Amino acid sequence: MLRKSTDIRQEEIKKAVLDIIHREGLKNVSTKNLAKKVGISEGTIFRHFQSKNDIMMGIIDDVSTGFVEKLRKIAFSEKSPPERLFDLLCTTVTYLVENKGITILLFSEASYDNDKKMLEKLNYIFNSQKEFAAMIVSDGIASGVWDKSVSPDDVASLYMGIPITLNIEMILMGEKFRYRNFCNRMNDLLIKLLNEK
Amino acid sequence: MLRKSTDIRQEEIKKAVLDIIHREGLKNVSTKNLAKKVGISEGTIFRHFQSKNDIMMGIIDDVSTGFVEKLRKIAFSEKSPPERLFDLLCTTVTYLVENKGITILLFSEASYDNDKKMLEKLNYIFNSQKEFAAMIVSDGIASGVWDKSVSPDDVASLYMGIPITLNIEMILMGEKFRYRNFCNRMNDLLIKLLNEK
DNA sequence: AACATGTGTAAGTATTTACTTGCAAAGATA
DNA sequence: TATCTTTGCAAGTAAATACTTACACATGTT
Repeated sequence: MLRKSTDIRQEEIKKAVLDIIHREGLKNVSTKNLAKKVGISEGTIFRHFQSKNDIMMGIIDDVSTGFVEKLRKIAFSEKSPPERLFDLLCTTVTYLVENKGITILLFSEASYDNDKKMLEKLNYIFNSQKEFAAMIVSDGIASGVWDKSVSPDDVASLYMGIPITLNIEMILMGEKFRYRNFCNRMNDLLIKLLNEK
Repeated sequence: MLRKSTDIRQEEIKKAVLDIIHREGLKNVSTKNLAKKVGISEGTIFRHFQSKNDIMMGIIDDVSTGFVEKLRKIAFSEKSPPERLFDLLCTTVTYLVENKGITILLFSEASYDNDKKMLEKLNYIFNSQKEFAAMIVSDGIASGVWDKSVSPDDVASLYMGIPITLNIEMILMGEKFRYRNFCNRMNDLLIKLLNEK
């Protein structure tokens, strides 16, 4: 009987959730399957989490504190707007590719239930990214490097499509999807769009 | 005891699925809830469909034969590439706004289960749109109206982000999302990107 | 009228789900 | 050593799920 602290078990359980989502689909994230993957009994899960929903919330909170804060630092860094936009995009793409389960979770959880708390958290994650992009574009226009006739909000909408499309392609195509230079290629398009004619 | 033909009941049931998804979330699409919404008994559902999965498949097939074929006509029409691109985008946006349940279904179903048949159908719907966009861009470049230095495939990837972002925003923001001129604004960005410097 | 067929329901089924309970024992603290 | 807290498990629970069965009756055809 191997005993581990709640902190460690919580991490193991959250990791198992993402693993199951990525390999077997969200449908198979049951407490029974989860326990099997971690190598503990089903009851033990409820020793470390109050409910299954709490596990999901925990994962989403991890995204907020980890991923979103990382992007925030990039958005507010001292680099030039083009550099910041590139960093923002590539960091996002890398994160999504390396955390495939999370992307599906964020996606589906929003539409699976109509849970208000969950939607708020997801909204925060989504809108933070969008605001970061809009801010960088605004800065670029203000500093004179980019065309002032484009709307930062519209570009931010278009920008958000990039990571989301990546998500969908990863879900649909699985391993076949080619990530190589994906962020570079998309960044080139954005830059062309932002430059003056 | 009101009796209706299988054809009609199937439509009613499929419509109820989308309605439930939009209002209560995918989680609440149970055969029990479905029967209640349609106003029939649970058993009657299985008189008209072999399984719940068949209902979902039916809806997705409807999207393929209806929506995708409509887009195909636009993509292969005699209009100019800029007109075709605009039509493609706006038709898609309109469809998504008017069929909110479908967008969530397409999204989540892909990640909910790992059903191969389902993934193939979703892949078809996704890739058709992407190919239509890539083709129109190619035509535009070939005919000299657009910059030949951009990659049609990359633009198609970026293009696909537009309807998908719209999806997400509709899920997250609900009624608050402003669709007004959304396709025009996005189209303007694409055109700016495609024009020569 | 007789019959076949199509549409309906009520009341089941087995299975799965998230979660609980009672108790054992490991590890820390005294 | 004795005690307390934490972590574990086996065996439950009630509720929900997709789906079935047996039978009723409406409708169209002969």
